[in-house]
Amino acid sequence: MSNKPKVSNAIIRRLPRYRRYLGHLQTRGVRKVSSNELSEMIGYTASQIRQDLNTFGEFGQQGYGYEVDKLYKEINKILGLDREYKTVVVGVGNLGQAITNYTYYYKIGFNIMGLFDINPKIIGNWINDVEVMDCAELEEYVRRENIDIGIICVNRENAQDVADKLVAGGVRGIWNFAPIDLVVPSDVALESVHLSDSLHALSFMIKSKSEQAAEK
Amino acid sequence: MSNKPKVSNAIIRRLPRYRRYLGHLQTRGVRKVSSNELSEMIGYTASQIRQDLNTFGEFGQQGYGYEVDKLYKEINKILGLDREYKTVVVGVGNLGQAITNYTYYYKIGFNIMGLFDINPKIIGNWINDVEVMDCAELEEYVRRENIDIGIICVNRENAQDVADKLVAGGVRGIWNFAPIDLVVPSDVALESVHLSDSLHALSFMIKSKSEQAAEK
DNA sequence: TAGATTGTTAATCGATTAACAATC
DNA sequence: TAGATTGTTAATCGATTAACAATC
Repeated sequence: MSNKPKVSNAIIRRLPRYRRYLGHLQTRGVRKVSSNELSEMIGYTASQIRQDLNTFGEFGQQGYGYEVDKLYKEINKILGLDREYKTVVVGVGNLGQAITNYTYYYKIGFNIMGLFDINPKIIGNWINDVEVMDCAELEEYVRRENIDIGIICVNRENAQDVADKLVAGGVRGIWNFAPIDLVVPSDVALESVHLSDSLHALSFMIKSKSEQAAEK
Repeated sequence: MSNKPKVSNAIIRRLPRYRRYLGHLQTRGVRKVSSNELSEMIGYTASQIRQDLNTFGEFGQQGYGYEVDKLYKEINKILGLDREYKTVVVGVGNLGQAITNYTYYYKIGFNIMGLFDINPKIIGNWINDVEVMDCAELEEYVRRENIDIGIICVNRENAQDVADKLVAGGVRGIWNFAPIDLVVPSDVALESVHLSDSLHALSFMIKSKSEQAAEK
């Protein structure tokens, strides 16, 4: 147990995809799947899939393949989806509300316990059975309720301050939607969704493709 | 011009970040910056920054560094942000509305021309001066109005169908928020934001960090 | 001119792919 | 048993980092 395998970021990004496709197989009632079949569906090489899975254990059976149900469960465990997380959403503007609804309806296992905002007009409102509270109470609430994850949907200017409060309150992970690179202690997990960056990457790809077309 | 440099995905993902930090420098009125200073801010090595930039041209000056204004403009040009894009949003639920508002207020250069939904209760509504139209009219509208980008905020089941219509209508890029890997022709750019995958990656990182802590 | 910093080549590192022995 | 497919080692490929000559 002392020797941690140090999982590369590339693998971490592929794991949820494996889970997604295994979920589809399960829904379709498929019992077994080989790395080759997975490869055709997902688009990674069979070699890579086997390599990735073996980072975490031996889940297959030689000459047979992988049991879909078993592998799905294993990947859930690897991803830490075999438990529940208490979350709060900070910043209940458009994006915050969308993320709240999204998480509320689709993300079983991630329970939104509290919503927070600084706008007095919003404080006191209820969204999906959860009350919007004052940001001033954030740190205290996170500590008292043992919140695991803070979801940041405030603007750039306030994001680091919110992150600091969440960390002080004891969260173990932050899901950040503000367009800024937050600084958090090394024992707190940070995942940022930079929508601007994503849109700009799309813009780059459009430009590249039209240049390619022009060359022909 | 016939020899395209084939920009790696890793570089594409770093470009918007360069842009972001150069924007900050510009706002602060900073005139020049060296690869070393950029390195300290952004976190990439100075070597990598110079390597990246030189994929696209020679933007610096030996012994001096980079002109902030000039570099910012160059990166905008590289990213294709020196023009305007006509976009439509398909699926005006929570997420669709959030993306619409987000793009409307913050993303100058990406103009939302039309909104589309299949829900009769929503069709006919107006959001930020844009009318919600029937999905049945999507393809025809995209063709007639010369739409560049389609933003997909519908559910998984309908996403590929919407993508097909957008492609048939002639879009050059798709920004996809549905949790599915869409199939589009190779001359259409595709950028997907998989929120679930992102949240699951966060979950993995939280688990990893707590295991690391337990080992000590 | 001397110092600084780029542009670029070469070295290193890590991730992906290929190959194959183990084995169900 | 024979065929299939994993687990795993070795080879390849690509991306990052280091080093330094060019030059402002």
